[in-house]
Amino acid sequence: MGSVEEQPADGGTGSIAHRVPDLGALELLLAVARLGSLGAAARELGITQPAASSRIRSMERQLGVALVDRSPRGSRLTDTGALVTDWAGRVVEAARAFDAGAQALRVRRDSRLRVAASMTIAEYLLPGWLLALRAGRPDTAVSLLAGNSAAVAERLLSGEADLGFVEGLTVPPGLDSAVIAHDHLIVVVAPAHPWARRRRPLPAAELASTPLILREKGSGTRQVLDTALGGLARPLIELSSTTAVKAAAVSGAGPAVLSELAVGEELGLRRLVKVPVEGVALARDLRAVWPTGHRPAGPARELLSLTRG
Amino acid sequence: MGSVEEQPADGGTGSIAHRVPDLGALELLLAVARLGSLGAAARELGITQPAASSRIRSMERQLGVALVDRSPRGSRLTDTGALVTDWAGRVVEAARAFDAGAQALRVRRDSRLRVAASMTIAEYLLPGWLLALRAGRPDTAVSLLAGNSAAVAERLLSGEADLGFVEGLTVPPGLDSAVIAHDHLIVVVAPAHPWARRRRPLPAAELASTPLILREKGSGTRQVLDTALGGLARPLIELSSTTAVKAAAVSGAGPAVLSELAVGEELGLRRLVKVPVEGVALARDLRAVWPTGHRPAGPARELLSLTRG
DNA sequence: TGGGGACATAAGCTGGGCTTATGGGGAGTG
DNA sequence: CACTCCCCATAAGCCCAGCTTATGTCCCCA
Repeated sequence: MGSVEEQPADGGTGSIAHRVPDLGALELLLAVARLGSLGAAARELGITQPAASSRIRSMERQLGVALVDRSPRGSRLTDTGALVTDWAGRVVEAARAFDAGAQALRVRRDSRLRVAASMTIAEYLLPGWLLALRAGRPDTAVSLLAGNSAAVAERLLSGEADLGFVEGLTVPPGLDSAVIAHDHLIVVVAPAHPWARRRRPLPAAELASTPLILREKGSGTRQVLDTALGGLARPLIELSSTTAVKAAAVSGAGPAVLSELAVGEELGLRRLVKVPVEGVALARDLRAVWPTGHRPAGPARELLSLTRG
Repeated sequence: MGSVEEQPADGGTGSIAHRVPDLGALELLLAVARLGSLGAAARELGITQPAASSRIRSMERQLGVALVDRSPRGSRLTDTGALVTDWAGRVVEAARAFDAGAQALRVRRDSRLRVAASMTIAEYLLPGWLLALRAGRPDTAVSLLAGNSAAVAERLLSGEADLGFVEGLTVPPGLDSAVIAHDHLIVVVAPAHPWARRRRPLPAAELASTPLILREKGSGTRQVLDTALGGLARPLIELSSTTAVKAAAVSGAGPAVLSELAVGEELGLRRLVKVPVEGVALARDLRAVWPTGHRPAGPARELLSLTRG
């Protein structure tokens, strides 16, 4: 009926939200897969059976694929349904990590465990730890404050935080620490960039003289880079999140310097290529820290033990 | 104003969709981070500036956190905004993989590249490859058919598919192949399960005599396990997607046997524990396959080269 | 043959998100 | 100093997706 839909072509970029079912629908699909029935899934999510039925059906319409085989004694996934469900699982998993992190940002007062962490750790490692902690101790309210090493130290020493994580080269005075992981900053470019075809390591001087896509001044990553290059890093553009830096690098805007934790997936899929560099030390330790003498106990100890994964 | 909000407590499980902004909002946040302005982000997503403004604001209300600093010359992320944006990036990334896969399931006709793949590969590796392919060749329409090895072979030999991927122990007759990766099935249990504390490898006989959480009969994983155990695997329960099996194992229902590709994240976070097993061969190759003599060319060759990542 | 479990359909409500229209606050320019 | 441009915010109104309640159909089993 009506007029022909104007399909905006949408070549690759462009809003994905219209083509992917929303999180509620994906969650519902997972529940159906697990419980084997639309009605049971609906009960679990606190909606009615017709709501679940209609939601699954509209998801099938949107994707253009049959997802479940309905029968008078339950519903089972089709083959493609099983596939879609597994893909959905990864979206929902990422959303759970998001939720765990966001909840920690919100709950300021009366938290049982107050964590202060530097950016790289808060971005890439903490959400997973929070999920694991929640699995073991569902009632532990955690609050999270992200900042640079100095801010983390200050919170710990003033008693406003119970456990900290820093990624610098040095441990702030007054704190004990334990190394929990190692990190390297790496130079990455889009596959089309000339540096992607270099066979020889890039000299530090050339890195220092080339404009780079960077986080803004004050970020831990930026500080390590500036120190390593002798305060010389030249910004091509300064962006306000690691994700934005990655997006710019992938789009070919120029070389970027990022934690290898940040670009694992991009490297695996060849969306970014690592450029070897010589003559500059870009390694750093990731450490848990706490006020000297106050060994972590209770929930803090619990969290610390998760970081040995 | 109004009454006190009834907070449903919602301890850990329970629908996440109400606490996490929807994909459109997350995408908008990423655009704001990248472009530095609400209006520019709105234009990129094809909505109006007031819509973007209101959406970001309601996201801030939902999360209880300020995300962007607005000024008369643009908007920049706050510190916590940068953190949230990075977390959002991973959700959106998973959604893009979902979309790439779903699109391949849908476009049946006139696809330039028709792929047939077995489940494990379609679940865990293909979406990434499709994203990479789309980045390089945005106009290559790909169709995907998932099935067992026999079905993959049949499609290839009948000319209904250009390139296949199988995960069995043997290569179907009439096909050439190249090993692209190795996979191992592993036994996993929740950390609380007695097997999690075993020091000695589990004898194959004990594995065979213990009821397990399994994919249903006919799945490639199940076949490999049945063969390895001599047709003896006893199901505790049979579920219709890998995700459902993982969820059951994590919840402590019993031991599960899964590809290590499927449980990398769960192992890292200690949500599942690997149980060593002795006396049974659970390794298998992942292979690209094509009709004997018809070396992949064009888009198929392109895709094949991505699999060497 | 009656009951129960599971899914489908229909009708009506509500709210979130979009649009258009309008206003205010810096910054650069003659 | 006014003019203009580029931000962002607010207000009013529309529309559709998704929910609920009520009811129908199918199949299995006692």
